Amino acid sequence: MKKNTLGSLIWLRMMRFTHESNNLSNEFLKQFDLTTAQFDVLLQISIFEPITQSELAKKVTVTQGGISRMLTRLEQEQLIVRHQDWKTKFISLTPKGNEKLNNAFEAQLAFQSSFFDETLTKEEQKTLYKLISRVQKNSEQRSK
Amino acid sequence: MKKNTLGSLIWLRMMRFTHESNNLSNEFLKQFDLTTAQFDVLLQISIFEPITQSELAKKVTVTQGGISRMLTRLEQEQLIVRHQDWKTKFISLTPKGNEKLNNAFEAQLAFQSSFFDETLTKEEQKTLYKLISRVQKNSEQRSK
DNA sequence: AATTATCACTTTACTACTCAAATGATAATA
DNA sequence: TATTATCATTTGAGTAGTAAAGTGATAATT
Repeated sequence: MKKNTLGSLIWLRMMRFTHESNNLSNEFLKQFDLTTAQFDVLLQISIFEPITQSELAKKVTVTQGGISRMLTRLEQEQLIVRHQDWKTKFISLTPKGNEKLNNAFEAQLAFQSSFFDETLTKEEQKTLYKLISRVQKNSEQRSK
Repeated sequence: MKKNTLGSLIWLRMMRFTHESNNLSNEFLKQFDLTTAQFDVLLQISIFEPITQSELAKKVTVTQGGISRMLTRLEQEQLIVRHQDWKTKFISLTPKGNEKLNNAFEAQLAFQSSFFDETLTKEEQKTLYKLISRVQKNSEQRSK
């Protein structure tokens, strides 16, 4: 019989949770005709616009190639614009993109929160946030 | 300016962490010629063998179609066997699969643990495990 | 002025997943 | 015995990601 470490048990739970909740979120966002990844991208753009593609790619942990395709799709649906300045493309939301994000925003945040609100007290959520933040910052460093 | 909820901040950190650490893990496991998903599948088989495909699919949160393809690849590399009994296929590790898993097991668990060992005390890890377990069990219920 | 370098972005080839329709082995029914 | 039903698994079509090679606009060098 193999012996687990505490860390490996945490890792497994987190992987399962993010996988499951990501699937549920994709299902939930269908009413807005968005995927979880698209929502994430639109939100980051709304916070940091105008933002370059490579900066955006880093924020949403996707490769350059990946963000290029995603933005092509979002541009086709007229949710964003790319304004080229020298060799850099600056991304902004269109009014249509802004409206779509605003429509989905509250519902999606309530949806995300529900996973924690249903199981943890406010104090426990604060603790969880502190711990996971430390862990995530470390893995972000290691990714470079 | 949009207002975040505590839950949405936790959600984002978790998504980022699992994405980043999954990428790092795939890189790490190249030395064993495995992906993170394959390691997970082999480990579940070793614990529950003989196990049917549909049970295995549930354990690793992948669809029936997905597990079918994964197992086809693992079978081609002779790491697993599928023994058909009536309409069900029971999956087991081959000696080769067992050996590959044993080779990778300790290293991979140490790798997974390192994300937490580098940032959290043992006590903090226990707390994190308790909290995330409650959250994950809830999302597992909701997935059904 | 022509060539070369730089660098953000795009594209190609590949992998791996999803959903849903098809397959195939057996059981139940007519 | 032929037909139909059942149900785990497979397959086809589509989507989304990766790594790495290609593109194109500008800057630097000769």
